[in-house]
Amino acid sequence: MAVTIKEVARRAGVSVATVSRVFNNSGPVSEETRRRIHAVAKRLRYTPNSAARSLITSRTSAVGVLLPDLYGEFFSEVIRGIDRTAQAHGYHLLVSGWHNDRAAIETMLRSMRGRVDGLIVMSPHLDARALTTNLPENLPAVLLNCPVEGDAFDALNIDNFGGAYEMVRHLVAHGHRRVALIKGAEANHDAQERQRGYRAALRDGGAEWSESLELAGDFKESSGYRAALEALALEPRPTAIFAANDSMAIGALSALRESGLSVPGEMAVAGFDDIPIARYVTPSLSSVHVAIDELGARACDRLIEAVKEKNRHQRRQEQLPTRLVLRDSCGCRDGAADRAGPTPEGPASPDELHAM
Amino acid sequence: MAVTIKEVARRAGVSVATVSRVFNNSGPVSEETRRRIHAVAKRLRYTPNSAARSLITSRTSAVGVLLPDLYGEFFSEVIRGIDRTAQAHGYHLLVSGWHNDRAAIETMLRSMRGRVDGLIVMSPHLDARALTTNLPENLPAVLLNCPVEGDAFDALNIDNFGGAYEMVRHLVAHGHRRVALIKGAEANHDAQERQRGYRAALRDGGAEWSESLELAGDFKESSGYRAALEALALEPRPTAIFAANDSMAIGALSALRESGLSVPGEMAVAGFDDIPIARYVTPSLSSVHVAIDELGARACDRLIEAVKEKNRHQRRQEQLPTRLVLRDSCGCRDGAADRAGPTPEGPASPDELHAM
DNA sequence: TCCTCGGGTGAAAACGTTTACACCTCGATG
DNA sequence: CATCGAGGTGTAAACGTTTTCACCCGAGGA
Repeated sequence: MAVTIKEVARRAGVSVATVSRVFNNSGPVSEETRRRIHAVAKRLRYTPNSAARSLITSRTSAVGVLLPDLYGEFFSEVIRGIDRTAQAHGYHLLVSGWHNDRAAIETMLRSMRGRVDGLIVMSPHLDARALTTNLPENLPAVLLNCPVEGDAFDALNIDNFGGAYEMVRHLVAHGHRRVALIKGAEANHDAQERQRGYRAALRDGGAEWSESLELAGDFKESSGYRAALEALALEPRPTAIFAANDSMAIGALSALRESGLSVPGEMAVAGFDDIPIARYVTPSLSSVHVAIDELGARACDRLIEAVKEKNRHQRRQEQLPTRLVLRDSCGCRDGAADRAGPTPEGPASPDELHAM
Repeated sequence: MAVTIKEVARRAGVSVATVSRVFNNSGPVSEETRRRIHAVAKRLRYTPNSAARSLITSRTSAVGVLLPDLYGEFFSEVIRGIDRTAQAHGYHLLVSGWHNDRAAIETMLRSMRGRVDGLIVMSPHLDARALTTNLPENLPAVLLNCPVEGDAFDALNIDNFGGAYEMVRHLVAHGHRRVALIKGAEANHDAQERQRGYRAALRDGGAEWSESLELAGDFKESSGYRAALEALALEPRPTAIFAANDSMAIGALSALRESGLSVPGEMAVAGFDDIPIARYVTPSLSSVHVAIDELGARACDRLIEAVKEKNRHQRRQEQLPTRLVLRDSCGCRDGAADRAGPTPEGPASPDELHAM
């Protein structure tokens, strides 16, 4: 058995109430007793039992994070951002991914009841309705990259539309009249918004559009590879490819290289997300930069605010802006700046070292 | 206030003990009452309060995961593996990264006391001593990629030595007499083991070794870029570069390309980890494959066993084998198989879709 | 002198469970 | 018929906190 507050109280010659007051510094305690209690607690290696604590206070100092999957750099960045601010506020992180269907999400949601003070949820499967019916009554929640209806929830989204629009406008402005799109996963909200931005940019730029220019994809490298081959078979052949994310763009680059096409000479390529590797592929990949960890950090900030303010908290939806990062693959720049090298731009790397 | 067990008991016309028995199916309950209780519980949306539960049972159904950082694909893969098996056993995941120094780790360790049933720890800073003095008495723990002394702890390690040895032996066998090493981060255990493997392979293969062939690196792309430039300046110039991880190898490829060197023609390159992107860079990267998610999964299995068996559990240390993956960058194969394409090999991708 | 006030403290209730123990009722066994 | 065992159930203690309330004591104001 671990040492309890009673034990500390006994040894310090005070009541448990006083010890409790010291540890939460609530209520007045004389400087003398405070010191004595601290000394005893340290000697005994006392740590308050968090279960007992959260039983009585009904707070857990933990936030739950529900993700559709834990695959790839995107998610590790999100979690990183969340963890950073959670830790700064003294909160723990209860992470869960890998729920393939709605039922699994609902189970998970319920099993988190009582374990967390709030929830950050990112899921393409999840609409607001599934949340309202499964959330323990008014548990604060922040939606990440979810299609959101009305203002029933706090929500944070990447400006998918704006980013895609900007990139495609850029391509069109540099003379590309036929720009193919490699679409993201079917039911995915981000994918849909990026497609919307693509179409709007073509229209506003006066470029050609046709159904056949929009190629199927699922956000993975292999689908980008396949789609690029399809693009090459189109008649007339497009002069640029905009992929809905970088992984697919990299798959596409790989296919183009094998087909002997020069990039950007015969085919311009651009992606979305600006993953770290983007600047190290050949040719370096133009992309739409998204501060993913920032997304996580803000979501967490928002959640903690909601937890602390509870009733006063005003729900709102917000969009995270994106930024165009032009490198070699779109052929629109001289290639002087932003070369891979000793001082890469992008989110600063942590000092901590790791093996990959 | 949420609905409690008392409420359920009252409405079902039984005592709380019976309800408890139903929910834990411990003890005998007639089929009739069982059904009635389930019905009432469902109608009331009752979920047991986990704080109260773990207060009395002193179990939490959660495992803690302490990582040096949450950066990059390596960690997302580890967590993925852990999460998969944790979920299969009904455990939650309390994740924490971003502790830069030993003091932070210790704080974090202590603050997890009472919140988790066991700990998975991966940290270059952490030696066994720091654990023993800060862990709540005999909380089960599994060490991941940590230097481990004696058999005081369960530990899981990648076969860094073996993987590096195999790759470098391969290079040497194909005629490379001068093979440069881009080292990993200074104090990192994986880095040291890979270096050891490199040296042993050179020695056993009868190839040349000198201090100057070992170039500084820190596992990040940018350091690989820098180190490759240094390698080019060596006299005589090496004909192959072995990087301690793929990120640095990719940085090196980028530097070589800019310097106008052909890979693998004038310089062979190989990495370690086999991250997904490795097969999509130009030229595709030969690497040492590590089933990272498997590493996480096994660690979690091991931990849960330790939690459940408690006293009977036998501590042991284990090494996860690696596998050579030869692609274009080392120039040792004809290039027919393992081309980037519609059916990439490597760990199967999940069905779940994501935006990056 | 009496009252008030506030800093410092303790006793005890409450939080929502699990579980040891006791009880009852049957049917079977002696 | 007495005894036993077992299935089914309830009572109440325990888990380790926080927090309300009350108490004590000394200083200051009337």
